[in-house]
Amino acid sequence: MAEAMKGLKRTHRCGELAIANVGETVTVMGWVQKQRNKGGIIFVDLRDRSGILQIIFEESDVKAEGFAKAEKLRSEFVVAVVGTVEKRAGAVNEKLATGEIEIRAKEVRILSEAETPPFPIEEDSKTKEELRLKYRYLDLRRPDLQRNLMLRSRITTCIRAFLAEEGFLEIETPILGKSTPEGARDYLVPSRVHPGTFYGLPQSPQLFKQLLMCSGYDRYFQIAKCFRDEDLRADRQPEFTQVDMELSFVDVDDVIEVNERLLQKVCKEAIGLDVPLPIPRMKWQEAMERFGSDKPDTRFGMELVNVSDVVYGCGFGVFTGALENGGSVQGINAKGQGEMPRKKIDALVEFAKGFGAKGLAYLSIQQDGSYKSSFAKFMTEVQLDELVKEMEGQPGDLLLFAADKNKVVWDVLGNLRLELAKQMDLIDENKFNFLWITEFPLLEWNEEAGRYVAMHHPFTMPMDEDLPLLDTDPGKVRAKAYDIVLNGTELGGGSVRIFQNHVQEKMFEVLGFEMEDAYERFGFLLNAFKYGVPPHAGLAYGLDRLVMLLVKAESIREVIAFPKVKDASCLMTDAPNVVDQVQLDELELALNLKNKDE
RNA sequence: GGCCCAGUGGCUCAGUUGGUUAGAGCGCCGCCCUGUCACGGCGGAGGUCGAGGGUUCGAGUCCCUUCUGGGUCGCCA
Repeated sequence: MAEAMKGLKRTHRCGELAIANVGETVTVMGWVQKQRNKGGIIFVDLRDRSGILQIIFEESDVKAEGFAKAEKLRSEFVVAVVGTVEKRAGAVNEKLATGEIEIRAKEVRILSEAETPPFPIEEDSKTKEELRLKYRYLDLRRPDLQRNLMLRSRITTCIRAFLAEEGFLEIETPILGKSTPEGARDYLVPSRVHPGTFYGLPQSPQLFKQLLMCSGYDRYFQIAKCFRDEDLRADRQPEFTQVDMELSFVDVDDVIEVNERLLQKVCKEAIGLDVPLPIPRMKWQEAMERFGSDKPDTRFGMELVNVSDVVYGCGFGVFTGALENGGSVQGINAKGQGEMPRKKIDALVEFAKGFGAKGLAYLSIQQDGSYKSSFAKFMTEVQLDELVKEMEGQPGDLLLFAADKNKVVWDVLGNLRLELAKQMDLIDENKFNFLWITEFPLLEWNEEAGRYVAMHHPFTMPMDEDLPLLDTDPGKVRAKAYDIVLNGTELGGGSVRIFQNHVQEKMFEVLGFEMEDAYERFGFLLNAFKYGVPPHAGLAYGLDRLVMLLVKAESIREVIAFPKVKDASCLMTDAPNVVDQVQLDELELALNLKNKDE
């Protein structure tokens, strides 16, 4: 039978007690982790979010009634214990933070009984995620998840304190907004008052924060929920949290400067990590050429080498063909992998094909200096020697080459580099390499659409010196855009925004927007610019990813209290779900389901 | 939408070339135990192998379909 808490007040959390409290009478409350009944003496490990504390029950202290209750205790019962803190008479438990002490119970109340949970509430759970998510409220009792969420809270608290100190205002923007179909799919919310119309949930507060700049709030931030109706990944959820900010009267360096100090403070406070400033910067072009990625993991080398010049005119059609089509031939050197069996190399070739490569050429350098290669017969001895020299190949190395359009070569080798680093165990997990990537291309050619699309978003400012290129060679225009990368993961990104309507209109023109259409969608922003707009810039972080990297979690789900699974449903609540016909009628919506039996 | 991996008692797993009553550890239940902390001792309950269909004398084991979860490509301005 559950008892009332009446008359009791918790004095400490379990983990807050220490040897200094010996002699005090305390009241602790929490969940029974474990009961060990030795007959005339009962030990109970009591757990709350601060840790575990041992309670000792003896009939001489808690009386027959209390001892009888202690005998009844099972895992996950919720109890209140009044007792005195004692130095342990028995052995100290080195594994427990509170291992030197215990509470000698004088009074115990069973506040709630519990059924046996469907899986053990323990650290490093081996239970299938499916089950853990179905019973997420139990999963969240586990110390690792509790630590993650407590750290997440500490991080947001730290961010708020820092930004407030720096003069930022926390302002909320609407969740119910206008659908902007460019880019990711929006979640739609039907309007009851305006049947047939829909709100779109925000993919980011982008336009609103720019309007706040127009309105003079000059430094804004928000810890904002954002939504994207796209497929999930280990680091992607349909709803996620951005730390979003925007600043007026600034340029690239100003945004980077304040954010470096923010990151430094968060890392120090969250995990005691010292981030030396300034954080290194790398231009997009350099990142692509050296690492094949706009979010390079710089914890290891194995950089790309462009060997186009070396193989120019050689007899290997795959190489020369790529060069004739305006592409390149590039390689990476997997040091010491020269002995890799053919089967494993074939697996790498398959891996490469997954990223659009038609194949992968390889050359392994034997210990005696001879070559084993998929393309040796097409090239002369001298050409091969030159290629190996260019790649700084030593006996025992494995050289891998991709030949295609630059974009494909970068993608293939960039990903191959990461895969090999994993296989070769090259990554030092204790390193935290922050890196700014700057000078992104403004536009990207989209084959399907047959037009340029914005790489970042259509409000990104071109670099001043590239402005004239908008008319002549839009693909070459660089943007005042920047990403912050940590260990090969994009943590956040932002840009200086266009604040002059003539530039914005030029941008829309290049993107192939009809001006009418642009005003239809973004008129409120363009109109706002007519009434006096400060130069402004901003940045947004993926908070979930930041926390995930700082706690070294494998998945974003480990730092989100109630995450969704791969198909964007919630195993605990069964959302999304069908609704009553009454609700549909009210919205004047009719379903038109295809391939459904119901 | 494509590809890959997994699905056996409450949990984690084992299950040989398809062959008699499907195993283990932990957990759970009962009894015992005054210093345990991966407590210990004795006893016990509990699964038809994700679902459906097929091959076979016989299927957890082979085939097909399907469901669930994970990873990944596409997608994510």
